[in-house]
Amino acid sequence: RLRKWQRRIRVSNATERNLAFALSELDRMASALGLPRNIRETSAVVYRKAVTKNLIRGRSIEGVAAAALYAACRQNGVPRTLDEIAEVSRVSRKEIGRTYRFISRELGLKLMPTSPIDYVPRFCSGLNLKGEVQSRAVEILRQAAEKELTSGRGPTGVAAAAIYISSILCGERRTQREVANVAGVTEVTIRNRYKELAEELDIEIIL
Amino acid sequence: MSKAEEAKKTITIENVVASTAIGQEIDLKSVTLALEGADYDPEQFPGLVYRTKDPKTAALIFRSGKIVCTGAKSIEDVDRGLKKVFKKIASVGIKVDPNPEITVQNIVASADLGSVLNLNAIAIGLGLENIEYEPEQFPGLVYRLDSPKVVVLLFGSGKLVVTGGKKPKDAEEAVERIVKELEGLALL
DNA sequence: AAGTTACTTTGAAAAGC
DNA sequence: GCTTTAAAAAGTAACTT
Repeated sequence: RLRKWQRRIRVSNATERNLAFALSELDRMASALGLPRNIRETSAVVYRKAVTKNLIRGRSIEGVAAAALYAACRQNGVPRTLDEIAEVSRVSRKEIGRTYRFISRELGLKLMPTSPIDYVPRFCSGLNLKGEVQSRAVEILRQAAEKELTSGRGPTGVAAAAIYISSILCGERRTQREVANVAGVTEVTIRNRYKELAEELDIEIIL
Repeated sequence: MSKAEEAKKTITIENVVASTAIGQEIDLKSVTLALEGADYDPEQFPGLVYRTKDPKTAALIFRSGKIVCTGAKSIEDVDRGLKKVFKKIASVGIKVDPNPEITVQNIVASADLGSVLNLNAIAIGLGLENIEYEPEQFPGLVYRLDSPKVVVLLFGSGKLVVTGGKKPKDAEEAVERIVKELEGLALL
């Protein structure tokens, strides 16, 4: 009987220790990414739910924590790419993506794929572009969505292309290289996407 | 002609995976030395890889005598390819079951729905809890069907991949169901 | 800038770690 | 879970020319 109690206490301790570790891990990653408190809280909620549903079994605490943070960013409309999460995590991008898909399904998060529009504010500020450039980029992306120019394309690449075009239209031109670096895509991708957008949306670009 | 039938006509079997057994243990070391073009690295993988050129297939031969055949474009090619593998093994002095049972384990097929798709709308239409669509990670939308029990990958181009089926008819039924569901949602 | 190669996803079997 | 095989879809990436 005494052993039973000791075992329970031991399990409880282990559970709490793991939770404490996970929460500190979430905080560490969130700090490294400069994420606000509400996202840390959201990620903690997602992580606790995962624990409650025993989704940690067979998975690393860090993997689930990284996936929870990735999910939290998306839930709050301020997505980080898997690459960005992976940079501050000890887990690979591949495992974070896999774990995210798993907990997303198990917890019924039902998140729509990330919209390119959600990346505009962050990418624009990274390029020191003003609000006018942002709203113009958003408008381009709205039209792009209507004309089916986003199906299957990476959200960051489409957002980068829209910002590239917008920066030129607003007379605050940024090079493809600058936009590519901020968005984390290659110049080739920006080129492919912006040509497609310009063509289909009848936007004249004078370089 | 209905869109479902049009789409069915575009179905192409791209790969067939099948398993069988010769009913005899095999010394992979000696078979490797006797067969030209045989790849065997037990440290990396327990199976010996043997490729046939016509039909183009790859056979994984195991110590237990079990064999996996992949790469065939049809069930007939699986049989033809395995016949050649059996002859090769027999030519090395190993007894081969004259009537090995061959089981198709998976069929991968591609098809074309004929028009572009709005994957975002399809994701909502089919229900976010029933699909997986993460364009950041992969351009295709993943849709799992219960009957036939297959997985369908839908692309923005209207092309699709059906995998997980055990017979050609599984792919046909899957395409028919997809077309009808999308038509029902007015997304095709 | 064009070309090539390669990696992402899905499914299944084999024997063994 | 991983390892190996094959093949398609379309996007993205990393090299070479």
